[in-house]
Amino acid sequence: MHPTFQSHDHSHCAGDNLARAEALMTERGARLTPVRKRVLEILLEAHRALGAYDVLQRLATEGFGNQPPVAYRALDFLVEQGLAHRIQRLNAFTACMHVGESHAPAFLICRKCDTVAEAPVAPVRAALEATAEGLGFALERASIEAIGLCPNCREAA
Amino acid sequence: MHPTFQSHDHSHCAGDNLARAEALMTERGARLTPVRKRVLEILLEAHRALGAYDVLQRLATEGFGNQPPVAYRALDFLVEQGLAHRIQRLNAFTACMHVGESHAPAFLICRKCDTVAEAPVAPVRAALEATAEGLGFALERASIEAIGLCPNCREAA
DNA sequence: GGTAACTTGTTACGATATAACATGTCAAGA
DNA sequence: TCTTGACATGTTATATCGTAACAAGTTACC
Ligand SMILES: [Zn+2]
Ligand SMILES: [Zn+2]
Ligand SMILES: [Zn+2]
Ligand SMILES: [Zn+2]
Repeated sequence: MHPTFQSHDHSHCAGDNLARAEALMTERGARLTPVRKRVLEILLEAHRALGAYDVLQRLATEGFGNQPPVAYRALDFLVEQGLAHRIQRLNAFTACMHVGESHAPAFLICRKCDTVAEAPVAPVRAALEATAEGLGFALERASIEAIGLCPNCREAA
Repeated sequence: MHPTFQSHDHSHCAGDNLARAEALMTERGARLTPVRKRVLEILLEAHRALGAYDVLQRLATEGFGNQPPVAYRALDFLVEQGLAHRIQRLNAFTACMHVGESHAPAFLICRKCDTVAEAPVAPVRAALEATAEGLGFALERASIEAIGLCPNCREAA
């Protein structure tokens, strides 16, 4: 089973990812400022996708700005740096669970409990790349988002 | 090369798809009313993804309602019936080019000319299905959307 | 310390989407 | 034929998501 779907020490996995994110930012000379860091923490604590306005609301109660650009800028930064991903289907954002590793993920979204898992799908990507190339299409980026039931909700049903 | 990317008699390919759509609706006892049919035609004439408000604007100049629900309801109907697809990345809609055939498409979106091609990607789906099953996730639907350069724009660059 | 690049805050607005209710259409079945 | 219920459309109002533009503060570097 995918780790996201198992019960686990979440504060530990979040802290782990946060540490890796900070190291990576230092290495790149990019600045993980307080807002950005806090947004990343918020995402890491959630284990599901959060809308920009959800994030904003939490920021506002903590003394940061309370206008949309505050959230969107931090989120955009995290996405650019590969520390977070955007889930198109949900107009929402989720923390990357594989920081640093070169990865081309797919997202498995549970329609019951809203959990989002980041699954490594290198073979799927390869197949897509092959198809595109066969059609003369120069593939640059692709988003793969699946809807269904996570193992827990599946069992409950 | 994928047919979408070739120059072709577009009015013919549109008329063809429209005829198949009407036949399918009759067969199902679903009603392809004037608004719905017109929206489908608009999408078929475009060969690219159109936003709901783009569609709405054209409807309004033709004597249909000019409020958002008019467009959204027709578009939702077409998507439910498999006559159109929603492109998540673009918040836009495109006519299905393979009406009736059971198909699980991926969309190849040219970031230069905005053309959208519907590519059959059964192997890609199969790989994704296998991955999901391996993780205990019950996959129901998935959207696969690729960004890149179509053959024409690729050559021009 | 001066300066340029970057970051944050704020105002204002644009774009996308839906809830709720009124009205109109159509096809059975009484 | 007339009623009636299901479906479709029109309309108002509002919710949700996202960005342009500018002002003010901070940081890195010479
Ligand atoms: Zn990731
Ligand atoms: Zn679930
Ligand atoms: Zn299709
Ligand atoms: Zn192109």
